[in-house]
Amino acid sequence: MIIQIDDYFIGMIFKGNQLVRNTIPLKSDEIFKFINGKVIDNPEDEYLKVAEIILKLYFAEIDDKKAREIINYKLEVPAFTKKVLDVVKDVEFGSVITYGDIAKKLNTSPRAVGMALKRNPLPLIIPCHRVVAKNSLGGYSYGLDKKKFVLERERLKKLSRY
DNA sequence: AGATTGAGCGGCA
DNA sequence: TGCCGCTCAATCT
Repeated sequence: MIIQIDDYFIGMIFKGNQLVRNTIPLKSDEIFKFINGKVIDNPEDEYLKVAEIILKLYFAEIDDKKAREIINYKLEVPAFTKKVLDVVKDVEFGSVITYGDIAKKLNTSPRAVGMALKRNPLPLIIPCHRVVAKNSLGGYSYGLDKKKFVLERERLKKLSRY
């Protein structure tokens, strides 16, 4: 399903009441490149609430750890991918880790880590945008501009806490 | 079952 | 700086 909030569209797939996949908030001309479904006019509160949290994550208005406590989600991925994403969950709001760091920790290669992140079904909720390359931003399925946007907002938010 | 493909990295000139 | 070789899970063919 796709839910619209203001001029952002958030794609979500639920199995029962559990979120198994989502997109980051996108404008109308972008969303259908990533998910096919129809925009729900009057979404049930349960679904709307999840979409609102994803929107807040995008604008760095909520901590992802808090979001994971609230959202009823299920991570359906292969074993290796799960190991990578479990490491990513521990990356603090406002900081970053490199592909190489994760690879070293799991005794694998940075390329393999990138592959796993590329298929993160729960972007923002599992903060794969905080994984960068050693000497650059690395990549991001939804476009590097989006990754840059979220990271910059998280960085500023963290600074303003002092 | 084998080949190809990356959201990477380190070394060497 | 720029290129080359290594890497390895996932995705083709």
